[in-house]
Amino acid sequence: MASFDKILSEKSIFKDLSVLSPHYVPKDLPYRQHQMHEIRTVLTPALKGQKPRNLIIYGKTGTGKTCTTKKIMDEFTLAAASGKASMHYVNCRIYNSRYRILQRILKGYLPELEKAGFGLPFLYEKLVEIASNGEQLVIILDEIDMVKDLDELVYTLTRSNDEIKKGGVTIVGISNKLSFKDSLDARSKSSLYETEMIFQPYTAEQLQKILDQRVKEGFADGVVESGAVNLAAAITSQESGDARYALKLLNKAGEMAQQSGREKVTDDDVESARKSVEIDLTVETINTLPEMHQLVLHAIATLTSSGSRYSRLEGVDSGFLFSGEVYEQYERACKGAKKRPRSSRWYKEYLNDLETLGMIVTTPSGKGIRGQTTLIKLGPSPESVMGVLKKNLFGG
DNA sequence: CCTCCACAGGAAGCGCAGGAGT
DNA sequence: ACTCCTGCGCTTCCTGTGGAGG
Repeated sequence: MASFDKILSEKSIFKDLSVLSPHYVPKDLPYRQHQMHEIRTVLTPALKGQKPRNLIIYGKTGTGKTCTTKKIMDEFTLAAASGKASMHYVNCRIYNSRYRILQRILKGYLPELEKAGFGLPFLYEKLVEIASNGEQLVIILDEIDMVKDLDELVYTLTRSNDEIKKGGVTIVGISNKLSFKDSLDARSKSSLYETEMIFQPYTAEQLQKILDQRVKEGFADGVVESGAVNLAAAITSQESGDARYALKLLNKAGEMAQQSGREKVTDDDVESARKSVEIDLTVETINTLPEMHQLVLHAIATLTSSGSRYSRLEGVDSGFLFSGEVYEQYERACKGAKKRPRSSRWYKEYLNDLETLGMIVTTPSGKGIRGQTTLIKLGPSPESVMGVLKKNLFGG
């Protein structure tokens, strides 16, 4: 175990890695004080035994929605310690139906609910019973757009307020999709949207301040050059404003500097961290891709390296492939992997999925091409994609 | 102008697994 | 524990469409 000793004795660039993790909740959240105040204002009635208005919070990933509400929840729980109010956090990605969400909330009150077998009406009665003791329940539904029967859930929860005399049930919904509002029916929309809040993405300057703070806590003193922080903030704000991405960049840059035995984290490290994070991301998405998607991607990568059958056509960017030829190659790839190819109709859906995941770019064929088809281009380099795919599909 | 090409993408329906309700 | 229902992944069938070609 001499090697561990060696690693342990090395001077570390990091002071506290957990500070760089996406789940870390800092002591104070910069640039979210205003939002915190607003949420507090909305929820204060609950502490006085009155029912607050429902609230919905929007914002892209990494804008601090979850972090902010978690901080509020800490404050709330502290303030409500003696009173009759409680806050319940539910991650709807995991608890994604009316039944599961109710079960999850009531588990805190009735341990026997651990095992299933209770009907929905029973759970509902229990909820009403608890609230009727005069308790104000505030339910935070994180990633609320993941709930399958959201209309029913909203109806059930708001409806319960009619039957409760003293207490109340309040919904705080968190979503990163603006569009999910449209998928609600009019009744649940109006009850859910009593109050609406939007978290804007962080600007470059804000990200810089946030990173500065984390660097101070997470890295050893003075190892991160200010140019590196600036670059990480600039790259991130240009791409998404996602604070988590910025943190990942810095984390990776630190690892790279440490691995090559340097004592400073420079902007060069951030630059190579970005490339590495990008590759990680494509490898990760490919690995989580279902087999058929991978086979389609394999076909695209194969043709990208060998050249399109139509590449000699005039006025066509040679980097693009025809939907039809890709389908034929896909059928061949399936044969190679001893799988039955799916119909071309479904293959088109695969293409859509791959595009939303950013693995390919497609354009409708315009002038210069007979018929109407889709032109396909691979996002990452074919080599980087091929390596993972070969291992996944034909390797073992 | 008509026809053909090379598809796009909606509608209906099918078998299955797993979850809800009893 | 059992049945019924729903959602998912998929196929089949079909109509629509923009430009090339004659």
